[in-house]
Amino acid sequence: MKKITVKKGQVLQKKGDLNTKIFQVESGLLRSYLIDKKGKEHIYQFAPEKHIIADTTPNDEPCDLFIDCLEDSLIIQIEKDFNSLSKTPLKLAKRLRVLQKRIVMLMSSAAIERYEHFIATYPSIIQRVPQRMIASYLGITPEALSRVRKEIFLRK
Amino acid sequence: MKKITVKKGQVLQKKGDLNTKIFQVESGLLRSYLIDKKGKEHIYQFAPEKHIIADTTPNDEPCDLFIDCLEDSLIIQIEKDFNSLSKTPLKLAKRLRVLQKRIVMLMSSAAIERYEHFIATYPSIIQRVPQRMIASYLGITPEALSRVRKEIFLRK
DNA sequence: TTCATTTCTTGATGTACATCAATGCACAGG
DNA sequence: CCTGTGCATTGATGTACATCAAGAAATGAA
Repeated sequence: MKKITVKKGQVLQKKGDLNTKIFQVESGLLRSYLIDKKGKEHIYQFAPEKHIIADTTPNDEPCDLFIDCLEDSLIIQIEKDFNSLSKTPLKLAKRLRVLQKRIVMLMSSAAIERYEHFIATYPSIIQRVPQRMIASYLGITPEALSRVRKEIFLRK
Repeated sequence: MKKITVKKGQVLQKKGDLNTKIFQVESGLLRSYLIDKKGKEHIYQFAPEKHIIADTTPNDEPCDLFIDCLEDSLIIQIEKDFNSLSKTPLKLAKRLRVLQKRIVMLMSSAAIERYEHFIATYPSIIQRVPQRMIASYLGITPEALSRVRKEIFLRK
């Protein structure tokens, strides 16, 4: 476990890496994402200050996600043995809740509702990343997000 | 923490319940699911023997999911305080991995790939539940699953 | 067994969102 | 200042999957 500073754009983990770490963000903003077989990028998680971000693949298997840095950041790097993990059960419980909500939204809600839930849940992220990244997180294209935003605007 | 036997069809948890438990399945089969605003059911998780199933909403908030019993089952009911939770960090770690994979699939894969991943991961579930439940878990309609299966069959 | 109920399949049609292509805009570097 | 480069928007079209409706097959109860 050590503190490191990382610059915007820096890559902390690539798909296929072994022995990946857990990152706790002190300041700044990280993201994890995947690239599907068509080459399309899908953002899996944003991690602003106080949040943790990791690929949950076990240490001896190649991981699925890329992790990189959207703003200059200060982060704490934690070993991914599940003893140290279990020292932060509250953080884990929170992570589980977020994932449950995410799956529920992906399964049962239209793009517009996913977007509205996102801005309600992460209002600060909106100002900090381009819309195409929000779209990627929501599982839609930038074009679709643009139309969703237009519709919300017109409704007022 | 106590053992209970439950009959097929019995409901263990309803949306909105407070103080929900964690269930560990000794034998049988449980599921959790949600109902969206159109009244449509979406299966969130199957839990066969050895698996755990729960809504991760904290104890003092109304939960999102229904949990019921697809086969006569023997289950252990565990209090959802996160001290006892942290005693099973390996199970939690596994749960996190499953959820990550689930989100990755929902975001980046077509119905046919999600189905193929499902049968590879849970071959035994296929024989034990009707296809409409598999469809619901995959986030598609029974009609769509039927066509996916037909396409896989024709490819051989 | 028979009958009722649920499940699966198939076809016709609808729709949310993707893709493709063009235009406008902002900002950074020369 | 101009000029590129990435981002957002808009329109036209395509497509994966949903919905609706009907029939066939499986399941279960009496």
